[in-house]
Amino acid sequence: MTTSDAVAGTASGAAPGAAAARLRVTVPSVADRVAAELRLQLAEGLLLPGTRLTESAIAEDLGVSRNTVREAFAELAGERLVVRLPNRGVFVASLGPGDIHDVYTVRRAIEVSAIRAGGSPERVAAVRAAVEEGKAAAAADDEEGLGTANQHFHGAIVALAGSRRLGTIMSQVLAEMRLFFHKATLDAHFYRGYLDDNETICAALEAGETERAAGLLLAYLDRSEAKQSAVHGD
Amino acid sequence: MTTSDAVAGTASGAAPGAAAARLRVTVPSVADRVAAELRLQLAEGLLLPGTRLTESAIAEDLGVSRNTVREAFAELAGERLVVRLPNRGVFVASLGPGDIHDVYTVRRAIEVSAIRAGGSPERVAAVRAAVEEGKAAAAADDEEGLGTANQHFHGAIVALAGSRRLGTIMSQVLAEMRLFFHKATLDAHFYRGYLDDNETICAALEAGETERAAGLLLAYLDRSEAKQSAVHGD
DNA sequence: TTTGGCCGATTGTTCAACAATCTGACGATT
DNA sequence: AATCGTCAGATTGTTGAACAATCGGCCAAA
Repeated sequence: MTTSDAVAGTASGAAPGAAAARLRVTVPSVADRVAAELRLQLAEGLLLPGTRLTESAIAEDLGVSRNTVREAFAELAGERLVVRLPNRGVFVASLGPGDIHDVYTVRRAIEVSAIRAGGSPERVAAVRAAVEEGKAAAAADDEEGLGTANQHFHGAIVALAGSRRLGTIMSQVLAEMRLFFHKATLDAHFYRGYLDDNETICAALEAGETERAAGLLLAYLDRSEAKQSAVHGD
Repeated sequence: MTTSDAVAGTASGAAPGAAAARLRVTVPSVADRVAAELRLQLAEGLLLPGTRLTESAIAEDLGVSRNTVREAFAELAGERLVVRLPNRGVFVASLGPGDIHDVYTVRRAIEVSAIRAGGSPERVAAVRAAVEEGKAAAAADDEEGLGTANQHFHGAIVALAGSRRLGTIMSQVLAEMRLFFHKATLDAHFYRGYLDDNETICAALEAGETERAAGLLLAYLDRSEAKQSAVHGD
């Protein structure tokens, strides 16, 4: 039997690919949960860039098999959160100066394109909600909340396009950025300056001036990149 | 030992993530080769959407372990080429009408943004080369070559931005589209109409009129999406 | 026709083992 | 003292087998 003649009867029936995405009553796999746990530790800064992740250590630590950990690694490697060095192990991804520009190039492409789409009123409302969330966090001097609010804002921007794929790409990019933002977050007022930008962009969006909003967002991203590049040695 | 205290000495040294991307003298893993083989069969249309891929069958077929096949599946699932249904198996991804629009939304975001970057003369030359490749294929009545030339064209467009991440995203999207293009490719003149578009866009690009090129490309993508939606039942 | 339960097949996960490879240290040579 | 091999230890890459969990279909019963 060759690989190619394992044709299933489902080929002509209901497409399994699309169906699975809608109804999800399934329990996430163990490998998925391991990946989720690592993602969490990555986001919280418990695992710093460059840190080596030993299969056996994590396997024992989480009480799962080494093979399962390995599968979780494959998942995370696909999201660029982790880098596999053959025969050497997996390491928490570390972004160089070039990567910063690269990440912002992706963000410019996705976010600007999404904001041009305009979006339905309820999606614009989600953007507004993220802006208010940021203001509230600022009032409470919650730096952590300020950071997540900012990410919610940009997530809402991308959601304007209503594209599932664009959304997951953005999620991955944001996860990548969280990886080395812990250095920058030490500066207590890092996100403060972005509050006004977000407000202005949101206002333009609500006024229906999508093209102006796009321009503002683009300028914002350029400034943000410059700031990040300055913080990181380069 | 907790997961988080496995701090390696490499954290302060040369970043392993960036270093590995540059020097690649390593031999691809067996799992990677399995994934590559499957990717190939997917691209050639040997494995049609909806087809079920049985672990044991492929393992025996390629002479590798089931666990290795499983790892390859994880890789392909990350690229959306394959869908995992828990406890049911993995299936070749099948795109519904909604997915077509979604894919084109991603393409619009990425390609238009990339073409706006303008790009260095040599990168523009690569676009020109793809256009000529298409013309040559058309002259030889090579439908297959016409299709790949078209993909080279759009790959070259994205390459204008010079972003590694944007490039891989585009590669994945193109791979996804190849998955269900075999239906469309049956129409012998499917790509023919795109030749002129590519030429026009390339000319605008060479003339330095990036904004006009962007507009042309956008219109092209809209038309292409409409065509694809029409071909597929909707 | 519908419901319910059983059976075979496939996946999910673990475990143990071995080969291949890397790292670091030790010692020999120049 | 510095460079170079060699070697042992550790970790990854891969395999094969095993078992539980789950799914799909078949058949019987209501």
